Amino acid sequence: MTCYEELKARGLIAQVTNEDEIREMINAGKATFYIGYDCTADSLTAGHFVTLTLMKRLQQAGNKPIALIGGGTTTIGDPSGRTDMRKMLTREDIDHNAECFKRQMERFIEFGEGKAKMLNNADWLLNLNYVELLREVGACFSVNNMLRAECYKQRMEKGLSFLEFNYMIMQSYDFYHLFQTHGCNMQFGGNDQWSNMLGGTELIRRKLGKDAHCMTINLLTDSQGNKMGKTAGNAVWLDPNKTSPYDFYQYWRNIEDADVMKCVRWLTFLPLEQIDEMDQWTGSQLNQAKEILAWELTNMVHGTEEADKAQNAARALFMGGGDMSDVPSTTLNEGDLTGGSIGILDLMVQCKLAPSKKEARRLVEQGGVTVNDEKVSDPNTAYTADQLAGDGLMIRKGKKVFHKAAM
RNA sequence: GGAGGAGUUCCCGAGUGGCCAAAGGGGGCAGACUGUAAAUCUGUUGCGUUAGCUUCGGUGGUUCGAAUCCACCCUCCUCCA
Repeated sequence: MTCYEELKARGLIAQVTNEDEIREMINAGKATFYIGYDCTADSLTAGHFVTLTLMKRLQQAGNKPIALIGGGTTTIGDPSGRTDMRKMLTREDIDHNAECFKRQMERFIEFGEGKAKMLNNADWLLNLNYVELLREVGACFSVNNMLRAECYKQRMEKGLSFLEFNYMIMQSYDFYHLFQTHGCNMQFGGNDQWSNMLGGTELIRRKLGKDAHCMTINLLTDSQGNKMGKTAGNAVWLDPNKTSPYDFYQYWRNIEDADVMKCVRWLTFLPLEQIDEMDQWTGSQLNQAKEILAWELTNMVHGTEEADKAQNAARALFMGGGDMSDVPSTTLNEGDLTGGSIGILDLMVQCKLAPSKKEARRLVEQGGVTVNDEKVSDPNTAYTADQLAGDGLMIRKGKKVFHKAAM
């Protein structure tokens, strides 16, 4: 199966500028493509995952990826999919974030001579001269057309600053710049980027009279239509310090039935035949599919060792027995104890199982806390240093949040 | 530049002097049921063991008492230029 057919079979492709040409180009490994990443945080998230896998798939087919870090565009902020203006980040924040992205991507895609490149648009955008830019590319954009773009339409109600309005121009300029300097003939991105991306092809056509292409991929949404990769409004990060490999694994392990196979198809590199077979699974059998999904993704992001650990911990906790050594844990020290012991409420806050003592109290009172398999109902329960020694205590919050506390 | 309007807790949104830590909904968390799923039902949802403390864009003020009244400031929206 060719690369393009595979992308299609996995259901990844949303829109393309010219299907025939794109198919031919990427199947022949002749595309030099870029995907842009806004660096608004210091880690990539599960939401970026689809584009990372896409880059990998295309690279495997011989195409040359350019991962573009939006050091320059991030100073502006993309209004797409936003109803409010993004917080303005400082130059230092952005540089730091770009650095973090780079490290994470390097685990994923092969960079180097003749392989993938990583560029930062700060390198050309920040030195632009306003008047020159206006003369050079400003004439190529029709404000009338821009305002018709979906991403701006939504903002007409709430207000759109001139700063954000220019985002499309910057992104288009990126494509134009990369086309000329790196022979980049294609851009990929999330479907919400479609209008921004078309701006680039339009600019290249007008300025250079040449064709460039873009293709968007579907956004990863769950069966309710919500963007995936978030828990309680918090992103699922790829940085192990922000989202532990165990939590990352659990995120995918706990996915809804309706979404498992879609995720397997989109995100893993399992052969399509195997996926088609898994598609037949129903009911509780889907739990197996969830395990596979969780392991595969954790493996890709954090490596086999961490994936195995997470899986072992999960199995030990939820299926009984097994090795508890990989369960998430917190190590306390003398200073955490008061008078030789620590109360359950403080303990839970220490282990980050509750954001405040009040919340911890509530959990205990509602019967949501279990320590060493015994339900804790008294918020005054305290544990001594002896009890914390050795294997320590196994605290369970709710049904599926486990945490070990030891000294 | 002018005239109006708005800013409330995670989000939406009610609240126009004390009964307000603030209705209602969403979301979250927990309990029951299950398959570490969904749906459903129940409880809970600022911090603190209690006393109490901090919160309604910001800063001051009026008052025994302010989310609510006054002054100034900031931000956003709508209409006019």
